[in-house]
Amino acid sequence: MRIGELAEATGTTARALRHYEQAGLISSERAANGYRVYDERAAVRVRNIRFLLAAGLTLDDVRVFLPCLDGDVAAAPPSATGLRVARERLAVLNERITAQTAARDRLEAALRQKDGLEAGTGRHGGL
Amino acid sequence: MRIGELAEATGTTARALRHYEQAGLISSERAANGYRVYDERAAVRVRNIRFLLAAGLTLDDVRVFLPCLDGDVAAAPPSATGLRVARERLAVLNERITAQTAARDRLEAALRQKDGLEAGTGRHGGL
DNA sequence: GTTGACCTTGTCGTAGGCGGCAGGGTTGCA
DNA sequence: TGCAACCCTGCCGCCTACGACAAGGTCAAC
Repeated sequence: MRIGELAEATGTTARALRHYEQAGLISSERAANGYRVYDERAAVRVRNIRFLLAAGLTLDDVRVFLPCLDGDVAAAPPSATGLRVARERLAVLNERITAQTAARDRLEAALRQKDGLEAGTGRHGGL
Repeated sequence: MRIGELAEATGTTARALRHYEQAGLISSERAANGYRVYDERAAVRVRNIRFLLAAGLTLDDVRVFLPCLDGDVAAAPPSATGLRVARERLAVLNERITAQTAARDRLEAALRQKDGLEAGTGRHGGL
């Protein structure tokens, strides 16, 4: 299959697939005319990549999962390195969520105060 | 006061203050030698800006709060536009938090599965 | 006078995952 | 034969809030 077909089959774009290839995550044969040619395993690979990206990993992170990106990844357990990277990324995600939730709460509290007391009391509270 | 003093007084950096000025959020007089000179209100302004940024607003967002950045912002209620922008930003923050939490949960679930059953069952589950 | 701490403007870099364009070749079909 | 649809490489843009320079001027103290 060609890049457009693979893109459609995996719910992504040709541009993204070239990007993954440039990042060393997928590879392709070339037809005589220079077009990229993929086999069926490519679709599985790409879907696994998309899953990891959607789970909050970066392309760099995904790279350490390369050995187990073919076939059902659940069948071939990721390396110790893969697990470590995933856990680290999990920690980063939790950190981000915590920070953004704190920001959200601050903003919400400020808005709530505005909603509640229209007549200023002189007390601090932000916004 | 000069930029370095203002930076220290507000817990930020001279670079950031120049950035705020370039973004049209603060202004300054100039001394004969070209140095920026600020009055006391500047510190309040900057602190208010920092508060809004920490609450998840962007510099563009903060701009609509300009009319009420002087003095205790809680005393002068923000404009209707300001409130609208703040609410929109709140929605964006909530959206982001939701998405990242979902990603976090996916990753966590995948890791938990790996931890639980070392012998592959062949069932799907990611990673 | 010279060192060192401060200030100025201007510009590039960052992180991330592509989007979009330019400028070109290839293929299939009417 | 001519068009539309696909493909190629290469490179800039995006978005955010600055950090980190470079190359220079200014001022107070020693």
